[in-house]
Amino acid sequence: MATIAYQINKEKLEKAAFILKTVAHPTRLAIVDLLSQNEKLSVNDICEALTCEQSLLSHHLINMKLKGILRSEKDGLNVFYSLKERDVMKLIECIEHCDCNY
Amino acid sequence: MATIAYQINKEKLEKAAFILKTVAHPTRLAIVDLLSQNEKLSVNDICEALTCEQSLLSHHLINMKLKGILRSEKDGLNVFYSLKERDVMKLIECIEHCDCNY
DNA sequence: TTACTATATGAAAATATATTCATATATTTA
DNA sequence: TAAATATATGAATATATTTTCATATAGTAA
Repeated sequence: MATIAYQINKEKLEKAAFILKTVAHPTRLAIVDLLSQNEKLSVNDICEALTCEQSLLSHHLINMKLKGILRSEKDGLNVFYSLKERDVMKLIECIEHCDCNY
Repeated sequence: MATIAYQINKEKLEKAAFILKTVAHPTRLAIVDLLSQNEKLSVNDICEALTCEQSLLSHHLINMKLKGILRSEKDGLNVFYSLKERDVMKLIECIEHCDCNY
């Protein structure tokens, strides 16, 4: 049996898995979704929209920012988050058209 | 402050996160990638192509099959896996065009 | 039937991720 | 300056995922 050439490079795959992982969580996916419909939102806006505990949400947001998916800007007491990487939305679209078991 | 309407339904998001999670792993992503280039491959083919331990690979494959991403068919001693859900490949494309930090 | 090969299984251990909670920081307003 | 509000931080805990290892199963060939 011929050896299968393994083409895509490891680095790329790891990057991809990394980004996918960041987004592969219902709350974080919901955040992406919300921000795809709203230019920017404060932590509190998101908190209310998703009924997610403040501190937990903060952890998620900071994590996503760290990973390059969101950006944030401070305005007075509020911090507004927005999608830095709008392409991430496409993931949701892909998935929606997908017809897996689940 | 107006409440943000939260549109996409929870169920859909959970499904999406679920599928993303399945694929959000370098080895599993590599499997999808391999199978997008080869109609079907035996466990052993994949094992060699990815230099992944047999039992670990088996766990991954069965997991992906369970989640509706792969299918398998037995032929003698071999089990051949193939992509059941070809749309999953699009995820990789999305990610490749994405320009995040990582 | 024995030996061999390919794959699967299951439990244990290792590792990673998510959640909670108490508290800190920064900004605004009274 | 004191109180109130919005957000962040960090450590502890809970939970989930991945990996390993030893072994089982099933098919093939001698």
